[in-house]
Amino acid sequence: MAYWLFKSEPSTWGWDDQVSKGAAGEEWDGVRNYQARNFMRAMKVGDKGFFYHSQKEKAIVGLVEICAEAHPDSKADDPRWDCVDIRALEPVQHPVTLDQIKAEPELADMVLVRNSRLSVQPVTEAEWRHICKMAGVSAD
DNA sequence: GCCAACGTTGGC
DNA sequence: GCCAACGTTGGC
Repeated sequence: MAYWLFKSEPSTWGWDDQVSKGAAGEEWDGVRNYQARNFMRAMKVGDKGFFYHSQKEKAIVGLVEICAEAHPDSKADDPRWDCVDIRALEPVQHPVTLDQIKAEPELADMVLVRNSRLSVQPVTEAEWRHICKMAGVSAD
């Protein structure tokens, strides 16, 4: 299984919006960046991800799961843009802030730290487990 | 609100 | 195919 991180501005699409879509999930639409799109194309149903709030909050707030593999973004007028569907699994016990992540030597190489602008990112299993521990949620 | 980093676009 | 100009993102 692979692990990922999805970043969103809560004012546009936040954790509560994601939760409101329930088990059916929702398209992660609006990505117009090749790197991010290519990561989504590599995702499999059942892969898990962190849901990160950018801007003011800057924290991982929940766990999500891929529930549909890459397909054309229904909101794009250009066929080159694909997206996956994700659904909320559970909120984290303790949000893990960007500051906390930066303070962990084991997490210094995270894409979130190295390239903060990329909105869809891969997460290694070691990073996943480390952050789950900090967040007070099961990594499995 | 500013600015650095980065990606994309379009003229040559 | 290069590169300058521009737009966007997100941390500060």
